[in-house]
Amino acid sequence: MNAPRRAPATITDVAALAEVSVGTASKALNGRGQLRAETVARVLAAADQLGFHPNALARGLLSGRSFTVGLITTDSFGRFSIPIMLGAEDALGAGQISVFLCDSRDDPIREQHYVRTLLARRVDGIMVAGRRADPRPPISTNLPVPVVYAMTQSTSPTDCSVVPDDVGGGRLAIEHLLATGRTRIGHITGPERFQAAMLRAQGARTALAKAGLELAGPGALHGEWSEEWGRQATYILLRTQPDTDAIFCGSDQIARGVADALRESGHRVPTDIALVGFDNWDVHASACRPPLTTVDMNLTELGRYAAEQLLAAIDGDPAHGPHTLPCRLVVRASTDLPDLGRLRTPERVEAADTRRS
Amino acid sequence: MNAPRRAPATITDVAALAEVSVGTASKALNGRGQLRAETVARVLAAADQLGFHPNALARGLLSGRSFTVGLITTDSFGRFSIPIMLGAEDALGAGQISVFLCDSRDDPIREQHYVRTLLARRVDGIMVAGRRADPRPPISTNLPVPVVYAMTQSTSPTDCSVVPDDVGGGRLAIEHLLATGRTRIGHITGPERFQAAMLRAQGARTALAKAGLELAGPGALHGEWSEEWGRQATYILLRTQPDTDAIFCGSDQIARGVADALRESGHRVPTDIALVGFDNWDVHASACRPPLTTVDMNLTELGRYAAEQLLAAIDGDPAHGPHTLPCRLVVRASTDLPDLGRLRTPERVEAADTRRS
DNA sequence: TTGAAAGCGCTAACAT
DNA sequence: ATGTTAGCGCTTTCAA
Repeated sequence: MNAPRRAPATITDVAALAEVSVGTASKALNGRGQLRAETVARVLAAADQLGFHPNALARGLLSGRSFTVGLITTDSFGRFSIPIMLGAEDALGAGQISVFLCDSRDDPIREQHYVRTLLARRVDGIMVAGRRADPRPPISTNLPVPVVYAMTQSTSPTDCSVVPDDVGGGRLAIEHLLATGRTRIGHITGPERFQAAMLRAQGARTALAKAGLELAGPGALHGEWSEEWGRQATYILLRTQPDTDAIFCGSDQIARGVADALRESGHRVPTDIALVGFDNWDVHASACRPPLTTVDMNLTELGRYAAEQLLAAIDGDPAHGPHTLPCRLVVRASTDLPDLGRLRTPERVEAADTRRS
Repeated sequence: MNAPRRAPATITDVAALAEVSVGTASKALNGRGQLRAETVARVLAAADQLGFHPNALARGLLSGRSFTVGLITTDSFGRFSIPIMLGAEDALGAGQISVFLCDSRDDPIREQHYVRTLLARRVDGIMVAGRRADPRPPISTNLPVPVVYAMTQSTSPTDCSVVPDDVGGGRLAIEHLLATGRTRIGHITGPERFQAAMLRAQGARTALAKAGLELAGPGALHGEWSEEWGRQATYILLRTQPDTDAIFCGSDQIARGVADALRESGHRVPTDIALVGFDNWDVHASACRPPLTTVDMNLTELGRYAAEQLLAAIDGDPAHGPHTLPCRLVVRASTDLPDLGRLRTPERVEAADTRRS
């Protein structure tokens, strides 16, 4: 690396080589104004020869737009941020926008630091990606650029945020289990202080109620988001409700623990007990024995959508308030196919549902 | 969101409010030149009142340095990129440098596109983060800015790259098993086409040879990087070498499969057979039954180190060639403590080793 | 101790 | 059809 570092070519260099003025060179390079084709060609050739790329800093200074946005992630590029970032970067990159990466680690001091830095860099907008806990205070009030929250939500009700439809996800899972003939369905999930856990349970209850049913056993079993809890809870559930024929879990990790506990206690999945997870975290859902039917929050799509909202806001058309994006059921071997399954590819059926606000 | 978007305050505004010239304002804000204390205070007050932050674009235009770097990740923020990005962002952020995020998805077209974009934005340097497969072609030759490769390696031998010491990691694992009295040690790992698999096996063999031993059974068992392969290979290994007393695995996923297979075939870990993984991927290593002793590649540290190399290169002090960073053994319940363990905290002993080039 | 002016690279009026 | 000029926001001589 490190060839002798010569300064990048400027438009002045190009103009000189093409023997035109900088104004003419600018027009030729940007296809503006009325120029002789031959002149345009000469300028373009010169630019090419010099490897000219217009200085984005100069452009930004002049236009007042930098074509950059800041992406502040609060959870250190964790499990949830990553697909969101992926989708966001994808959507923004398509719009020729570069993304500044900021990892706030949930530290308000760092966050404020980043906000200041980003504003100094004259970003056109800011995206905040989180981990969908409870609503959080806005990064700042009265910012000169639009802000969109993805997989997290500002307490300020007019802020634009995009979150997955956890209620709908819970409903999807239960509807699938009902469609495959299960009726005694238990629910094992994460701590009650997680909004997501509560919303998913709520969705599950709603779907059951519509069929005149309730959660089997002691109702929703709340514990850690861990395999260990999944195993423990399985024994608790089966003790109270031995005839359980399906378990819906609040995460794939929990579901994996449940699958292990079921296998080790002699229950067959899905023959005896069907199993549905949540997250479609590949490393768990696929490695599970059997592979896990699970709810996918479409996080990449969510990131993309949030980015599009941000672009719209930058273009002067801001959206307000929370937006909810639908989840999707990914059917694998831990549940039977629903009756309509015969009409589809047997290995893998995906059903999209829930509304989009 | 979206308060009426007023343009950010400029230094001209500050100067006007403080009733000085822009030149004076600049000096006051940057602590340069000889100014009356009272003047400085007035300017600072004005800046504060206006919420002034200097326009980084203008600064960059003038100074020729943007205080930004590009981070091109080739594997979509996967398992390995993430901690690397974390460390890199950390080290760079400390140097007041902002990071442009680019996800090339291993697509050379996208990669070239990003390189051009980054150069247009006048980044001060570029970091390429990968997934440590075989060496890859350089992103571009004769770039006007320094480039550092992290967890991936350029085929050009003078390019600066930072990779983990896979050989040393394999050695660490075996030395730990030997120290705990194991001698019939098998090795189950990933495909032979992965350099990492070969290097780790090589390290293992070296450490064994030093003790006059060899890998137990048919030698290194190569297969997929999956739990499934771990389970299969366990049965293969135990059939050929029933008295195996330890298994070193090329990844935590494989090790987890091994742990399951051992438990299900009635072998106790670590009493009968000790188990060491590789990666310290928390979601596997901790969830494993029992929790997994494993080799940590210190990827965050690696990212940080690579970023420091990049900063040095930007400051005119470039390093060349490959740099190897040591791995670290994290001891958990799947192995016994070595004899010196009595001297340390019993729950968790960490040993650092292997050289640093 | 402060101010005036030039210029970083680029674009967009305005001249020619 | 092309050239000239002003200016985006800032720093840095140089002059006062």
